[in-house]
Amino acid sequence: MPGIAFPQQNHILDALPEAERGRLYPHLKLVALPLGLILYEAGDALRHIYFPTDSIVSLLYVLKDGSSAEICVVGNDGVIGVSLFMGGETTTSRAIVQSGGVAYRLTGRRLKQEFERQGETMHILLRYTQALITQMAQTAVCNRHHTVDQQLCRWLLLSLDRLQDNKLAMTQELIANMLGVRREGVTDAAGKLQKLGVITYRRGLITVLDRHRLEQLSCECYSVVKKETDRLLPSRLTH
Amino acid sequence: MPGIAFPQQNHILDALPEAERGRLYPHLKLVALPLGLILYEAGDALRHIYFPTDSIVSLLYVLKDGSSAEICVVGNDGVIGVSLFMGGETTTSRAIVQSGGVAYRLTGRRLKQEFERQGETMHILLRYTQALITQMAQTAVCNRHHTVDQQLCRWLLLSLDRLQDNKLAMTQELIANMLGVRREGVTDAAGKLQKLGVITYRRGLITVLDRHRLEQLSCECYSVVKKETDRLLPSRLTH
DNA sequence: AACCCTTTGTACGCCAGCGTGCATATGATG
DNA sequence: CATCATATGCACGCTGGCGTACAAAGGGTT
Repeated sequence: MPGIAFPQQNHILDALPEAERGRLYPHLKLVALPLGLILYEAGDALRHIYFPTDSIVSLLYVLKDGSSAEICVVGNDGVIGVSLFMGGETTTSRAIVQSGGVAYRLTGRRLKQEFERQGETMHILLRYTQALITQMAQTAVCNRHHTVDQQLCRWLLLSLDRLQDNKLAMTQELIANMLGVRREGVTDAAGKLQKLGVITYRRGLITVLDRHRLEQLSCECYSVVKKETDRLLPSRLTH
Repeated sequence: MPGIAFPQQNHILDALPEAERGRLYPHLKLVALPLGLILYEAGDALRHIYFPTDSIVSLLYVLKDGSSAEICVVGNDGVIGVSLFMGGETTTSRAIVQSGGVAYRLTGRRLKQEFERQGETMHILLRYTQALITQMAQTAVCNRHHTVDQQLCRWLLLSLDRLQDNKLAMTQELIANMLGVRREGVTDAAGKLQKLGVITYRRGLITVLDRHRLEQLSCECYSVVKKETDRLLPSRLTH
């Protein structure tokens, strides 16, 4: 990966104890995840597990009529492919790169080997999966009860937390697909936020100006998930 | 539990290999789960894990403003309290009995002991958790895209699958809480189904007359989850 | 500089579901 | 059998989001 001097590390990998990390690291391969890449399609047998560093991957469910909805978001806080160690080998959702970058990749076989040793790696992966479950549950509730305006705020915050700066390179069309709403709905909501001075944007690039305000305008769903995730996986980086 | 001669068994318990079942069975306690009982509140530390036989338990998320939404349903197909072995000890949702009956109960300590042996029990529990994840993901999508009419059908089917007969003892108010909609919305939807001859009901008792039709009227979410669950946990009972 | 595809803006009518308020029916209880 | 809490039915207007159609930028390419 030329040009990337210090890819932000992955929290799960960072949390592994010395010995287990030593066993895994030689087999990690840094791979590029360009925007829009589909890591796996619904029903595909998973071959690898991915640990994003500066990339963001969404789990997206696509209905038969083509409409879609995001189930959860994974960045440097997590792992793509939990069904490998959960035992399913497959999911009903698609994993698609929402923000380009890189990730560490491991073959399913190696991952399972380490998982079966039943060390700290297993427990960390399971706790992360629990955090993922929390996020999915909250997404279900959020979809039921909150407005597009609120959900956009929440979604921006989720992305922001997984990026290095305050700029998101994504079109409103893409966001609409993730939220499972019309593009026009996102345009309206984004317009309001811009008028309020919370964000500013132009053609595929959103800049967050006032993160604090964004949190106020978001529904409770964002902070609930964040708190629970921090509880389950206290980061060693943020002390 | 007097008066209950043959409680339908629990599929997870049934799927355990001889030896592991032998270790667990002496510690299982049959407990009554009356309608409305809260097994644990959001944030409570879980003390037991429950294996329902003829009861149904819902995981319900309650927002700060009091509105709620069901995250998933558990009956004789599953287990209440996965966060015990996932490592969280807690969830952000409430576990509430949606249909009264009985369940086998095990202390968290015993369950974890068995889980840590890393035998078939662990793998079955993890695969079940994967099925639960699928159900939650589908709930999120369903909440986003489908009508109350469709969701009621789906919900009735989910309940039906976990009961012995075709009668559901539940008020429209209760169903509304689960779906996260107004009671009137459920009244309308149920009225339509009754007019179509698919169900019939009176004061807290719904009888399903035409299950096949119910499946046709439901959104795809029901069958997607059912197929995936069957794949992950092929039942030994239905061969 | 001209071109053109993509992204964003705006405006319509439409409908599902909401909030509210109240009427009716049902069935358990005394 | 009369009572009464609970369950269900129904009718308002309101609004958020949808589907559709089209206009106006942006910005990369030639």
